[in-house]
Amino acid sequence: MPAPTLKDVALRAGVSVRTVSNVVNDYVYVAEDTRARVQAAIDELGYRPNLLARNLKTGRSRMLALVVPELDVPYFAELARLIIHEARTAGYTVLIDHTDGDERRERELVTEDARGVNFDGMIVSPLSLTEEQLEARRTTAPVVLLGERLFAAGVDHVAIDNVRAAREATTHLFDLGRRRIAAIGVQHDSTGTAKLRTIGFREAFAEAGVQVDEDLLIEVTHYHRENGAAAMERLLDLPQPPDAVFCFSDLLALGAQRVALSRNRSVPDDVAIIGFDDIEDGRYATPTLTTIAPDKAAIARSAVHQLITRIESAPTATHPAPTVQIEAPYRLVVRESTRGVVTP
Amino acid sequence: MPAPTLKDVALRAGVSVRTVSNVVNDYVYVAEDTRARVQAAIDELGYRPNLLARNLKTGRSRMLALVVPELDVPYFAELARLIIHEARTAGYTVLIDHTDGDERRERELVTEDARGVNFDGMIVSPLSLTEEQLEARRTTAPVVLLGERLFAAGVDHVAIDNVRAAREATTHLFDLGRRRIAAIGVQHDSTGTAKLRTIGFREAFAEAGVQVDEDLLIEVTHYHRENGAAAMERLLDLPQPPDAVFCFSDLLALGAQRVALSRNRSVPDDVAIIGFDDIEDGRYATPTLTTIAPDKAAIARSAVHQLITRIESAPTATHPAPTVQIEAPYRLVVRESTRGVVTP
DNA sequence: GCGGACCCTTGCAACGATGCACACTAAGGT
DNA sequence: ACCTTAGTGTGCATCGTTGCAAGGGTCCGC
Repeated sequence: MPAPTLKDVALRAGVSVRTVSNVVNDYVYVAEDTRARVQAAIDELGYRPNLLARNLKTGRSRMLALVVPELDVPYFAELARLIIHEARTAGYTVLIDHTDGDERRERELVTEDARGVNFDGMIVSPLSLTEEQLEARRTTAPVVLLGERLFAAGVDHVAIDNVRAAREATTHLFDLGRRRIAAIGVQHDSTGTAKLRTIGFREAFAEAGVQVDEDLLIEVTHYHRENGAAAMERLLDLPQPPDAVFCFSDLLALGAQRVALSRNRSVPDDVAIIGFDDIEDGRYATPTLTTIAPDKAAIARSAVHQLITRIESAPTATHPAPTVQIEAPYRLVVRESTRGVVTP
Repeated sequence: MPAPTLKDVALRAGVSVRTVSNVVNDYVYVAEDTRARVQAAIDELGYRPNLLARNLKTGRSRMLALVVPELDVPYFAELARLIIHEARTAGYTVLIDHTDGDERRERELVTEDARGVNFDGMIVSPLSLTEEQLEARRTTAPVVLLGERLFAAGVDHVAIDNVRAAREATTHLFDLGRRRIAAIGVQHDSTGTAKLRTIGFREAFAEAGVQVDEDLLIEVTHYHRENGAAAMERLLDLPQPPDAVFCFSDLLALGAQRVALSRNRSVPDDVAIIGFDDIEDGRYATPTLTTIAPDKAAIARSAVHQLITRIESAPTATHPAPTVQIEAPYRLVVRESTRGVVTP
């Protein structure tokens, strides 16, 4: 038995299809008793509007796409949760896709219409998109990018100040008296956060008047635990291992820490570790992980709101509003992996 | 400028709308040159089919809904990733919603049509659904449930054998020579996995001929790190603390382990810990976490395939096919938190 | 008593695509 | 010569909903 339609309800309530539609949409000019009669018919039949039809008519689907490299990376999972929450509050549904860290797939998802699914807008946390690729996209649904880019394409961004945050993280290590400070997470061909964090890292060295030892900059392909672990192996194998490591993600840090501990280095006594992202794992690791904590809720909120603003203003905007760069706050959260265990 | 439609393409190629549609859908009987001409027009205009319209006509959206309690719980994030992957392979898109552990919200999502969004089927990892609630649902899109239930409602399930897995986990602890074995994760009002795992836990005691000390069964509201931490605090405060703990999730285990370590108990020497889920965190924790590893890929694959089978057979099935219970494999993975560090 | 304002309800067309049935041509079979 | 079959293209109706504009009714003021 097919789902009841407006027509079925209309028949039962003895009114026109249009009137039922008016009731469903809370149109003002419907007499009280008509409304009641229609509502009764709706309830009896268990009518629910067919959104496919409604969307077709209105041209909007109230769906947002979220594209992340990997959903099971805690930072993205936490962010996805917050974004879904924000979107729901605003009456939107989120459709998630992940690129598996595959740049080709990322390009496809963004330039094609995500395999043809309809959505009104897109939030993208990019790996390696170039300016041109985004330009190509802008003809269709609006996009909000998470994370700063080095270029200033005509696309809205939401991000923390990565350079400043990275500088602060590194300075924190200098403040602890460390001098041989390594960085795990450098990516030379990156145009995104990796590059920005590397810049901040170097700035801190400049400020401290210390020369960067290029051997201590470890490049990685991914920001996973295993890459952090491998990087730390390399660092500990050096004739002069570092006394502190700034990892560009908490996962890298957790992998690095695991290796340090299993090679009987004390964290933070032998080597202090600071991460980036403030994922929950870090708060329960042993030792707990010092980190840069971006305000994820603020990022989610800004991204969703900015996107919805674009979506809902799009029809009227003959000249599109200027693109915006939204800066989200962050905090340095000091925990045991740099401070050590504080015994009361 | 609105997106081009079939009509625009038809006009440009000098054929009928219908013919363009035939080209788009790879209909066999289209002459080569017509096809080429139409294709050219499609390319020039950048035509993409409007899926809203297509879906309305065909009545299917090729979208699956995935409902999980919390997306940022690693187990669910890992599962979601695999499910998205499987669905994509089969040509479906996944729409994720989470209930925030709220039972009322879970009920709403499942019995209502997930806030009215269209999808062809639903995969649900339930917290506390009852049989009646699911019955109420079955009139609409098909559902596949993740995790066994104690009742055998007319809904397809995919799960591992939780009782057997829990028994095996507990037996592993007995095999290590432990006798005061605690369990973290009991939920008395649960009809789901918590109950099943408790049963398996008790079975292992029966097999070992050991009396269960009810004080060592710790009830929790959620399966999070913080609940595991709180539970371990309670256990360590007992006059006779346990020498092993079976945690019903890896997150509980990680929280518990954190507390044990920070209270200077050695894991596993003073207290062995085993978890459940095999999330990646456990593989990088210190010590690494022994756990029950459900075959998540198999779960995702079975769930998606079963759901799609239902969806695609639904129209022809006057008598629906009998509901199935799919059992996914699992493994006991022994790591440092029970075995200790193996020095080569 | 009539124009106008205000309520309430409705029919028709349209959103963009596909299902269906049919028209037409050309070739092949009897 | 006629019928069938395969190959190719088309028109119309339809999916379920909403935009639009107009139709009627009531009530008011003058």
